[in-house]
Amino acid sequence: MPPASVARLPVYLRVLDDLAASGVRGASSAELADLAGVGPAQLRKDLSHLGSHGTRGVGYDVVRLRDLVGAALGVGERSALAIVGVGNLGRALARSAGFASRGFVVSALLDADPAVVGTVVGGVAVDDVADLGRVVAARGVSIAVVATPAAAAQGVCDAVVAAGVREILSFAPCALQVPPGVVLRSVDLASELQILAFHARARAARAARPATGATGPGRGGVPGP
Amino acid sequence: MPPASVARLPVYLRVLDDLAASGVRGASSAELADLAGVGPAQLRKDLSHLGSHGTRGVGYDVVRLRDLVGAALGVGERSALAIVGVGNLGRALARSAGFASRGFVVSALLDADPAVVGTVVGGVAVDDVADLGRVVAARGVSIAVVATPAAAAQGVCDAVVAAGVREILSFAPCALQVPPGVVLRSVDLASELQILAFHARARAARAARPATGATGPGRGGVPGP
DNA sequence: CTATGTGAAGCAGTTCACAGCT
DNA sequence: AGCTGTGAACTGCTTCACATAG
Repeated sequence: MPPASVARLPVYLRVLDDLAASGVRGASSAELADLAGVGPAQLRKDLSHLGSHGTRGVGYDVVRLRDLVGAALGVGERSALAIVGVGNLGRALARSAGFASRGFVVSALLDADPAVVGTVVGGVAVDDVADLGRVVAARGVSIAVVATPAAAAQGVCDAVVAAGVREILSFAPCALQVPPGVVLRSVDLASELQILAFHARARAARAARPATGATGPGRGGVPGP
Repeated sequence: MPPASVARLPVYLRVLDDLAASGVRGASSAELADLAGVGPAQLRKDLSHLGSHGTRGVGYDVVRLRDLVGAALGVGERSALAIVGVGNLGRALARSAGFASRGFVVSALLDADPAVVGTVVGGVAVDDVADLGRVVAARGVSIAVVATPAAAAQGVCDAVVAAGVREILSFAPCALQVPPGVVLRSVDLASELQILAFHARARAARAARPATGATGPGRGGVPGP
């Protein structure tokens, strides 16, 4: 399955969950695509990677499709998370309600600061990052969230990989190296803002020099990543 | 400039900043690309969109290039941010140190909860979201960060657009509609975890049925978005 | 000789358009 | 008739390979 399609499955799942909760039984690709913010053809192709589960001439069974997409994403298998780095962001993630509702359980919090180790955040005690291997093994952690400063991120990353974790989500503002077979996703909040700032600057430049080719302002918003 | 190239500029900027801080004067595309986690040809092509600023046979002047990329991203023009939604995530963002160091100033915090309005977070007082238009105009906000629950996000989004904001970063777990000309970027933390869960599931399935074609595990980590 | 800048080739993802099923 | 599932066309990003400049 193409990575781009995988990245859209969570969006479809949310749309399907909402519809199912509203009691809607069936929906066409056009309706679903509209709610998901993509094109109907793209939604159909994405779903086709999971097999043929629509009914021609009718559409999709919302509940059936939700269960299918949910199964592909491992919903219902309650993944154990370890959050490494209990700073502002780590704390917010630990307390975030959105995770539990999607099948993720914050099972471990780790930090290097002795002042933080031993405190309880969101009902979970903070352990010393030195015990990372033991904690990860004991609690069956399958996904690690790296929320440390950049300087510590690569070391933490190596440690969680050594502990057997194969999926990592990093918020550290730096490029991380992982061995083959480990899946790493990075989210950098400052970079997101800088990308927006680039567009703000481009718009300002455009406004200062109003006419170059077309007269009107460039059309179309920029869609998500 | 292609959106994919724009999205990498912040990475290059960080690498260049680090090198400049370390006193490094010059660097080749290969060295920079290595630090940035991309290929050398890609880095050269990305930079070429900003003009020819390297020296053939030598490489790039680190400080000069940093200033160039920084200028493209509007560093030094201190963008004013408004964070709408002062929950766990909004609070963490408001207190985050990484923004100020990159030229972003949290100039406004807004929330709908009367218990939160009037409190001070990270040195900034929380205003009522009903005053959004006034606050945005008075403080020259250029970028809005939406950190509200999904149900409130579209309304907030419409309000900030009506207030004249043209760049929005959303953390709400839903698709948002913006008019043409407004740049929207969305980051959904739960989706990121579900994408990782998908890979964890795929790996588990692979392990259960060890041989299909090649024997070894699939190579290569999955790079960032 | 070294390393950039860039057309050309290659590849992945998206969109189109229609065959096929209900 | 209506809508899915999918090969085919298309678009845009990445990688290659080399002419070019120092």
